[in-house]
Amino acid sequence: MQAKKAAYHHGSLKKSLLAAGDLVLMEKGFKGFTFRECARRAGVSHAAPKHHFGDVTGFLSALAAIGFDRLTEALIAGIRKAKDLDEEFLATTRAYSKFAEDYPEHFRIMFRDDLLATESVELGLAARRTLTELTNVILRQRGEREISVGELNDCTKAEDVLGDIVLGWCHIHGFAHLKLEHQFPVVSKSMEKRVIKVSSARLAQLIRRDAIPNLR
Amino acid sequence: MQAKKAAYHHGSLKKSLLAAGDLVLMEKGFKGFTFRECARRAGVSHAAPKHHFGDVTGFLSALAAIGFDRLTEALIAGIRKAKDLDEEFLATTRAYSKFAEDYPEHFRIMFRDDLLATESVELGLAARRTLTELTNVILRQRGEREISVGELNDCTKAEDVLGDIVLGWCHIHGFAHLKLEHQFPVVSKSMEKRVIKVSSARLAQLIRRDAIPNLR
DNA sequence: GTTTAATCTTTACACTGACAAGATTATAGT
DNA sequence: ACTATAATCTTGTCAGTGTAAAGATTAAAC
Repeated sequence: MQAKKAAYHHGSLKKSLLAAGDLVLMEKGFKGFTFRECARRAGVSHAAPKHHFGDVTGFLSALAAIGFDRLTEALIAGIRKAKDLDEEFLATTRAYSKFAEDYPEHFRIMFRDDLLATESVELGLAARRTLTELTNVILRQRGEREISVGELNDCTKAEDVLGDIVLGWCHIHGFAHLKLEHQFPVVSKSMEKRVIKVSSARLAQLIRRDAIPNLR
Repeated sequence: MQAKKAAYHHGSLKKSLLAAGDLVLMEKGFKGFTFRECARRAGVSHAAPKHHFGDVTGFLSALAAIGFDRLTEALIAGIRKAKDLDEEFLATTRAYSKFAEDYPEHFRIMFRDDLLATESVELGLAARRTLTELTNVILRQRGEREISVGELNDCTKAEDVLGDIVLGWCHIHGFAHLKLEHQFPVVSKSMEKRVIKVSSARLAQLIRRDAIPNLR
């Protein structure tokens, strides 16, 4: 009889709830995502989650943090596969966008300031880890020194460096978001691939300053 | 006695409901936005909206269409104020971003494929009007012929043109979205303004091909 | 002038998040 | 070892939600 007895104290409820929430988010989406449904899947009463996450905002924040962790991993994996700087930028864009496709509901809540507990330190840290990875992609393109998570908030970089970071990130994020929400006019798959390749390559050129002599 | 009697038939309920929904969205946000609350504001029973919008998805779609219309107007107004091509691209970015700030809740639902009725023709048209405006910004930057709303789906443009359109739109949208959801590390207002100016100007340079001789 | 269709209300139901109060068990202090 | 305390989970309750069905009222069509 190794089956768990229905103990009054679950033992690792927080973890179980997160796993349940993760599943619900993927299976039923944001619309079907409810506090009670997650509690049911974890096999506890509907009020149990409150003790661990407070309200639904806190719960979503924890799940969003998981999303950022996964995104960070996906970025690192994508970057690792790239052979040179040229490939790396495109690989980053693709990894970011693929994450949005693989985890659309996570992606949606990750970038919803109004639904999250912005004071959550674990969420903040997870988001900063992702941003650090992206920042370093740009810095490598420019041949500059990479930064660690701790240095992110310092912002001691020059304006044009920050400009490039914003430029690169906006492009990567904007593409992923618009694609996820089906905002692009419908074109063929191959066409789409070529187009994103072109736009990504050109942007990388710009960031690497391969061919921009007269930047004022 | 010109006060409207409580007529059984409202007369222009659809319009009233849209106005109410518009207000609720701005005042209470997405979280406080409910079918019933909008019905209350319009002074009708809670089931009245169903006849005009079906379910909440249809209602949100109509409001999203209003959002796109406003965005289109904001873009046109911003473009009109710009004196040259250099200013125009930055002005477009700013107008787009300002719209997201002014109507954050509209912006959020506008880009939520899962919450909207994608088959809504009025929503599709409104979105295409916005996209046409953005596309023409890029085409002007490149000195190419502008297009009308009807030509959007044709996609007879060359790959590099499409690449530039994607490039520009992703940047503009990504910036607005990330800024709205407070994803950028906190920096000073003036710093932020300079950074976006730099990044925007450089991107415009790229799109105008001012300084990209070796584009393969 | 009658029939028909559209519009709006009433009623009902299953579901939700939050709260409060109670049950159970782990933990800490002595 | 024993008790007090805190943490964890349950039960019950409440107002509020979206959707559906059936009825009331009025506009429109014929």
